[in-house]
Amino acid sequence: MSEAVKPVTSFLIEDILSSKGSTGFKGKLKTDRCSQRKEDSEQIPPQEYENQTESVDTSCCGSSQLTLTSTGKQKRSRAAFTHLQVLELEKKFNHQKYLSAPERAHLASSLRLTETQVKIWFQNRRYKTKRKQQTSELCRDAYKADSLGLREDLVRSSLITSFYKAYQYRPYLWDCSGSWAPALW
DNA sequence: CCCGTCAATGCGTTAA
DNA sequence: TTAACGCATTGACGGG
Repeated sequence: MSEAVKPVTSFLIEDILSSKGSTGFKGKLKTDRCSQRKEDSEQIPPQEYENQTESVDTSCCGSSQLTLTSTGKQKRSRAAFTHLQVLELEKKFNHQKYLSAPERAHLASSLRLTETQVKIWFQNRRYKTKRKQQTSELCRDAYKADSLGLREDLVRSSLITSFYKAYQYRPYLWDCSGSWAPALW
């Protein structure tokens, strides 16, 4: 069912929230080394995850480890962060969309995650935010077109065409928090 | 079983 | 050259 709420660090939380630094820096943050591009995942220290017990969920940090199935095929595992981890990440994200290396390291250690995991989480989060924003803008445009009296079927077809091109693999973009989206289809 | 979600991966780009 | 970025995609997992 729900992820086992693993005892994630509750310490250092205050530090995390009060951390200052490069607030919302929009450009690339050139910082000291920490992870290498391709080797990002491989370099992640196995550490304690190695001896995880079966009662512990995959959220026990450690990025995708490759486990061997019975057939000998490699299987990628996906970590599921705990509620607390996500909560703290979200809190931080609300304050700043980009983290400097020291901030990332700090956050990672306080949440018992790897720096790579924090980095990727922020990357995915930014991307997600952007997609949602684009979606809502499209929703507005649709409303506009509708209020201009454009024929619904024409609006629908043009919207679907352009939208589908852009988001053909991402149906989850359709949470326009309005009722029109499903109706459009 | 299908589908949505999301961490992780891959690739191209950018900046220092 | 390196590290981080954006974006697209993959693959595991859970819910309906």
